[in-house]
Amino acid sequence: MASHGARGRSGGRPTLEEVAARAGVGRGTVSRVINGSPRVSDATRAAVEAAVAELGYVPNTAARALAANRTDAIALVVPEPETRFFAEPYFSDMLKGVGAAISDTEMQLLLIFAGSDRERRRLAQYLAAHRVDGVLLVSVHADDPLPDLLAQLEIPAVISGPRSSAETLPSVDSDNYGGGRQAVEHLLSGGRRRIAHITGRLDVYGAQRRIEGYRDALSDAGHEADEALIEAGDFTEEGGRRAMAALLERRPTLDAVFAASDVTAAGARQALREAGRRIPDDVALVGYDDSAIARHMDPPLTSVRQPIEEMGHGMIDLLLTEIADRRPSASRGLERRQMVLATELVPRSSS
Amino acid sequence: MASHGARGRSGGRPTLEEVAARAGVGRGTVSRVINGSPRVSDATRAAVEAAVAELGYVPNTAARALAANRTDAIALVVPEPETRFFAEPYFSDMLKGVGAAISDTEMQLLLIFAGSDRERRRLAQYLAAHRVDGVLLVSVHADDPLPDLLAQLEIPAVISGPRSSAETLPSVDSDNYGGGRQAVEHLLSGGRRRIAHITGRLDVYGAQRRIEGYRDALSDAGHEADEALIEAGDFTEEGGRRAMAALLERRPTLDAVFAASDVTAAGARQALREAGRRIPDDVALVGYDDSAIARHMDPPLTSVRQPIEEMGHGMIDLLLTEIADRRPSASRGLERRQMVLATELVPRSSS
DNA sequence: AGGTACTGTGGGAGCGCTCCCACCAGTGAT
DNA sequence: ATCACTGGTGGGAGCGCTCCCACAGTACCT
Repeated sequence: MASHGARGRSGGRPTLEEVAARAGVGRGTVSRVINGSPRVSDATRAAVEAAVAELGYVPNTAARALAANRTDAIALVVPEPETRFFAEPYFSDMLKGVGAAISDTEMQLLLIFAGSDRERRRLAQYLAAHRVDGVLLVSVHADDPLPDLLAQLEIPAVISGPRSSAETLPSVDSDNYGGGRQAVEHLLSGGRRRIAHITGRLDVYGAQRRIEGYRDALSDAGHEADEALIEAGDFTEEGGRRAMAALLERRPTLDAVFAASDVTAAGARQALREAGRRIPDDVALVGYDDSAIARHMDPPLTSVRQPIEEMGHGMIDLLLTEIADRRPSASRGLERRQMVLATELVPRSSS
Repeated sequence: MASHGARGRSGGRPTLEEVAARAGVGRGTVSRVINGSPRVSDATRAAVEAAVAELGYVPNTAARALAANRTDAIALVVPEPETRFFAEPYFSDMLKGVGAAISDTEMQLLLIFAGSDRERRRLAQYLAAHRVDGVLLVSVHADDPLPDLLAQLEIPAVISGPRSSAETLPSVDSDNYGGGRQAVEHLLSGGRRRIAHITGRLDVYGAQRRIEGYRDALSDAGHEADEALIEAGDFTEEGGRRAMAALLERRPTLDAVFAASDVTAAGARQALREAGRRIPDDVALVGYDDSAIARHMDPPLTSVRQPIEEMGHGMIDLLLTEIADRRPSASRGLERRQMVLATELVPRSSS
């Protein structure tokens, strides 16, 4: 039975204790070195680091998690089926930003889909077990119970796209109001005067803000508001087509359209074609998101770009702050828990 | 200082011990119930389950991991940059299969990209810390050091697409040999006689197997081998174009082409067009993968489908077996550690 | 009556860390 | 010399589990 001695050198990973013995110091000191505490003399630190290298010591995460009551992991929760996640570049861009930001830290990122009821139950269980130190929430609907659950479990969370102007969670958003303004100002500067707007889903806060930007840009330029130039859409292609048709019926003389998303613009384009209007000659078209669709549309679509990757980065920053603030010590700073990033207009030939 | 009592009912999660007290049993018994041991009487089990429900007990994963030396997590390692992951449906299909299989278990799935050197170093650290019970490896190149690292750390792993016929790791693969045969047999049954093959990268085992399938199908049908009808490609579009051009030069009378991937077929199609050959009238074309490209090509491309989702499922099955086998107890069964799934020919108008 | 063999159960030991208190110099003020 | 401090250090206690040994109880042989 040779398998007896297996605990010795080979299989068993070295522990803090072994490193301490090797370096001729106490357990506490090794722990301090590992965790970068400044209260260690340079000589001791060097000795410990040498022992760590010789032994190939790697801290046991489970033991650390148990003793310190933290996991060093955060979850990116996507309340959508995986299919949508892969279909929409929004998510992959976001993941890219989040990934880049988190790779500067010791934290680990978990990707969790919560599209189906089953997955949501699993997630609830998962959160109840406190298996992450914090949560990143993307694409949350206004009536989602998830934020409440997180609050109740006292798990730090950051949301992308606040649910309302009274959002309680720390949030990162792009400047939807400014984006709306940019689109309209661009069209105005191109000589357009009868500018219509196809909105996004009205229960989405960002969509509301884009409408406000649209309105203010027009009135600031001295144009009287014409509510008949606004038609509700729902971010879908079909919704865009329908809204455009309605607008053409109601205000046949319109000379420009600002659509609340690129997909919506694609639908609008179709309706404009069917009505025999040329883009951009008869009607200029501006979308929102600067997605792949915008680049591949015929003609290529002018669009408002949101800095999604940077938003992902910002979410991590906010969340890490939030986590640090909740730990014992911490001045409990009530600073800026909202982050709003500027949008950018990307002009193409549709306007 | 009211924050004193915070340890009491509210903030602090209940522990095994508290559940035991509540149910009037010992700690060990509660543990047995939680872990589904059969050696508990029905009455006791019911009492414990009631206590668990009343207290809202959720096991502490860190403590369990520490005591039992397992994490209940497995990693899906993608040795590619995230960009490719999102671009290729192969990965999302795989993830879907893996996700479906794992949701039947208590295991957690981690998605880890290891495209850059930096990410690979992180991964090595991560594995050294034994933060997962097992690893799923997809799309591994022949000279990748990762499998060796895993072996050295004694971490169970399963690979998709063996690196050679002597693959040591448990593996899941589709029947590349059979797929090659299917393609050729389909073309033969369509009356084609001069069938060319554009291969994949020759250092990829699956590509070799497809060539063998191609050869055997031809010789079984009594056709003499013509090595000049085989041209090396590299799975890319440009490679396909180039190979097709070479084939047309060498064997202008060919009447069919079997390409080792849909992308390759797309390149071949281009070269055929340029040479004025009509598809399928002059030359029939068959691809491999049944990807979105195949469906959207003009004309739609006949292709060999690999059951990628099922492969993901199979990988989980193999890995869980592997993990179970390494635990104390376990009969250390040396059974089937390879899994080969059948391919399916999807006929479309290109042949 | 005394074995023998189970089933079900309680609880000690220990997993590898972090936290924190005690303690030991050394330093400068008194 | 005495009394603070302060930077540096060792090690006990304890995080919440699992594992396993010990033992009570019952049942079924000899």
